[in-house]
Amino acid sequence: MLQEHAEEYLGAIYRLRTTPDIPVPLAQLTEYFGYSPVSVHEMVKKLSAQEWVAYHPYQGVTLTPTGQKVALALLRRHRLWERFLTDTLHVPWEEAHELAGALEHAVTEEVTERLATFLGDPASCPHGAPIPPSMPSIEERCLADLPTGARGRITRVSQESAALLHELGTRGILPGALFVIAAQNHDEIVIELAKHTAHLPLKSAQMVRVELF
Amino acid sequence: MLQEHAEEYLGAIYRLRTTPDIPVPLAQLTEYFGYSPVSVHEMVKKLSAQEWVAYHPYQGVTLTPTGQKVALALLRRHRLWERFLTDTLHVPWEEAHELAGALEHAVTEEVTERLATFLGDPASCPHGAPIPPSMPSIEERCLADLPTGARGRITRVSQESAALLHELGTRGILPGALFVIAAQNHDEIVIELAKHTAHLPLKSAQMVRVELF
DNA sequence: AATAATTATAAGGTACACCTTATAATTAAC
DNA sequence: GTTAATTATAAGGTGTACCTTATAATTATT
Repeated sequence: MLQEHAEEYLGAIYRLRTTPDIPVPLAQLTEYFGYSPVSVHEMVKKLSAQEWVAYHPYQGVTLTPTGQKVALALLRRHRLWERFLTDTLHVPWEEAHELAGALEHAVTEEVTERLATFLGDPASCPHGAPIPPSMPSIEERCLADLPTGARGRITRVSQESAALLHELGTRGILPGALFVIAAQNHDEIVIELAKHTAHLPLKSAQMVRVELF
Repeated sequence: MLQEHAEEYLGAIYRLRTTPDIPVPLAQLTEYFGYSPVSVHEMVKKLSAQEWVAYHPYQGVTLTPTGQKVALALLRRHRLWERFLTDTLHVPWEEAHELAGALEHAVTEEVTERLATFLGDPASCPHGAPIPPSMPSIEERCLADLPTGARGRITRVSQESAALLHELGTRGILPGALFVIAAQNHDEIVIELAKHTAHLPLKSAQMVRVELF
């Protein structure tokens, strides 16, 4: 997808900017990446089309709120991996930055948060840079982790075992379905759907991703 | 590069084969990946050109020794990450496989070995599949056997006597350290490290493995 | 041996992120 | 205000890994 490279750009813009509202000139991005001005300009147009950056000709780019969120999430992943590499694996800290650059694209938000918990929610990376806080993404959450009363829409099922899909299907839990969490305990979750109420084992609910409203 | 996708193919061939010398039909790869027969054929030709597989028309592909090594290294990374995800981050084991699929391409051999050590050198993945042992890369050389001027990085110490580790540690000879061979004679080797120069008995140097640049 | 099914290969196409060269538009400097 | 420098954009090209359609070669079945 567009995602990985786009994220790198957003991260770079975030790092390069001094004040949120002062545009970062494309020349700085050109230098940062070592790409040609034309390539940078092309990419900026794509980012702009996605509304991740605002492009001000002859001035530069600023991050939109969405773009900033993506950049912060990337920085968070990067710096958590740096901590993991140095603290847990004892990788020399000079190497951690580069190695984290590869890992930061290889994990989901969920794994990132688990990693943060494992590391004890560190506040900064080995080089001292602050780790941005986790942002309960407007995006995807896990059905199993929602409080009673939460409402949203099923987005996807993270694993495609036939048995699981059948279990979910018979209960009407399909991508697109609207829901409200009616109740939950340690092994079951009760959710209200458009036309009925369904009981679902927590284990199955862990495979279901939702978008909250 | 070619690397990432190529590795996936080699890994798939390794998984799909029953006996090392019986070729895996391309049709099986087509089904495994869900790609078109033409795409698979194209990729197989590339792998064959690299001598990672031997292609037997109308029969299938077998792994060359090199190809098998790449496949085993990939499997090792994959299964170590699965263990990390389930054991350390408590990711549900159904999700571990898919997530490990992304992480396995994001780490170097060195980080992989550090991860293995951290995990306690597990023998199998959460699903019970055996984790292939680490294979000393062809690149790995012995610090004692290098000519003057050779430069590289310390990878590991092949014997873990406390005295040896202490001797090396005080001289800054630790995994990850970059070095240049400054001089050597029949009983001593002089190596330049990042910030200083160290003299090391040849006998100790024989226990140190390095990766050349 | 003839036909059916598989497998191989050729030809042409898509998307992505990069590239270079060249020209046009704008801003900055004198 | 004219020139110089920067920035934008157009046009065309690269490599990788995928795609479809269509035809050729081989193997399997009857």
